[in-house]
Amino acid sequence: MTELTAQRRYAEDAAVVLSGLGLPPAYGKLLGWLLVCDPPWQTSGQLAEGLGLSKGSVSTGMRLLETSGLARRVPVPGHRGHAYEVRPDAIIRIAADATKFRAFRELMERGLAVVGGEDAPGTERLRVMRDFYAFIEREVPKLVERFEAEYQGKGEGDG
Amino acid sequence: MTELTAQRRYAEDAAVVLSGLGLPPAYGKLLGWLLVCDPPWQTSGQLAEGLGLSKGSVSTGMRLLETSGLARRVPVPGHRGHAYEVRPDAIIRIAADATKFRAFRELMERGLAVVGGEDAPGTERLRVMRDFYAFIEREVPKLVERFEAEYQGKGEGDG
DNA sequence: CTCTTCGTTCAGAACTTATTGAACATTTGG
DNA sequence: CCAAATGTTCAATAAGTTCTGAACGAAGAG
Repeated sequence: MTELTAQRRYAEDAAVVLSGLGLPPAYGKLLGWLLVCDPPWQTSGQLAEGLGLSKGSVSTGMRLLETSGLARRVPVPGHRGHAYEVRPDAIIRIAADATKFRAFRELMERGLAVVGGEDAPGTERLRVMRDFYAFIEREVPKLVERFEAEYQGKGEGDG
Repeated sequence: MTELTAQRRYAEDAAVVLSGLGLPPAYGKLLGWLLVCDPPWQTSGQLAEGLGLSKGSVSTGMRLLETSGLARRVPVPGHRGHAYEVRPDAIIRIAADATKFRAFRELMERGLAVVGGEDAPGTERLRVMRDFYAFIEREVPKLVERFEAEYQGKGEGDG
């Protein structure tokens, strides 16, 4: 029971970190495992067995990872179904998505409307936040582009 | 029962958005209310009554908002205890804290160790993520500084 | 066309987390 | 000091979420 492989332990640790963001543990376990497994692609059966999860949990969790752009399906030659792997550009896709910030900026804009508009007294807290989120929303895509550009310059390897 | 003030409705909406980040609803309600209430400072009693929360929930929730740097206590002249208000620079404090990214970068570094180091085959997924988080960790504080600089130039008002 | 394998769905069980409310502590005015 | 008001803590409860497992569906091999 305490005999877990290093990969399995890593998956559990990843689950803890991801849970901190409000994501389901199974999601974090799957992602962690897929980050360190060998080979880098795994079938549902391998994931279920390796992580001690039910087929159902793997199915649900992997769909979540797929729709959020972190994993993708890859065909497996001598195998009935498919396998999953982490997308090499996963993090870029996630980071460049400014939707999260838009939700906040809109919340602040609605707040300003509630308190009686831009020029109502005592609205600094809302204006600062609104302006900050607008700034972030604008700048984050640029930041990601800069990373990509700099990273090309260095060495992009396999995958 | 469906007769909620605009402020109260806003608090509920804020709770929905913040819940999406994995935070407790009460936390989001308190923050939303404090963003639009008049006056901008509120006692525990006012918060409890205004939001329909117990004293306990207000106490726990406000401590969380305090420790995360979003709210602070302010003295109230003709009143026994204290009141709370949103810090005008709240969002800056939160954003400039690069701790969240460090947790991820460290997770990726541990992953590289698990798979056998930097140069092991099939580790691009981990290296890209590690480098990306390191980049973000480095650049986000700069970004926040730029915002502050530009914002000074414009007009900072009350608060 | 049938059989087998693999994947998905979903109702219910198991678990986790948030909230309450009452007891306890703290502060301040008298 | 005492009394009154306010704030905090925490065990129990309520609410919500995740996970499982069995039934169902799909797709390829023979």
